[in-house]
Amino acid sequence: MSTPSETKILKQFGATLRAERLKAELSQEALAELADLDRTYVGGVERGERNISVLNIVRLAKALGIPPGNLLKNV
Amino acid sequence: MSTPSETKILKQFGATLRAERLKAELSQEALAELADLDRTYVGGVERGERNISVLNIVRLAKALGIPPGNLLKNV
DNA sequence: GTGTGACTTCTAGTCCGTT
DNA sequence: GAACGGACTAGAAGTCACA
Repeated sequence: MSTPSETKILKQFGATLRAERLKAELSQEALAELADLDRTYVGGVERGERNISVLNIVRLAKALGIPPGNLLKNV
Repeated sequence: MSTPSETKILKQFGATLRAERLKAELSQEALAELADLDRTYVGGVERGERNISVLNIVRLAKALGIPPGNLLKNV
């Protein structure tokens, strides 16, 4: 949760999430609301500062209309 | 983390993990060691009792030699 | 070799705000 | 709109003894 390799994984996940969110033309705020999560939390995840859990990965994926596995594409 | 639909997701994830572990012909114990996790923790995830985080998903996937996204295939 | 309950520590996740 | 901070609560992480 703080080793360099873990940081890399979280950053990569966050980058993928951000890319998908932008592709869907949503603001962090809008995505957060769709996924029923806090806006500051979504921001933290995109910045690679949070170790998100499966249930929330699925929530975000559903809100984005993509398969959850896609968010792990580049990790 | 306790609604029926969430339970379903966790159980499905656990089932996929178990299937991949068996395909790799590993015991929970062996997989746990490869992933540097506790044996009882892995068991709990397979039974759908734990809402695992990304980092641990990646650890398990690496230990299994599969892309992390595969574990979310059926959720 | 696996399931289960119980437990502690640490962080996920929320809510308030400011830059 | 997004980054960032503080303070807080729910829950994940991690381990153990026993069946």
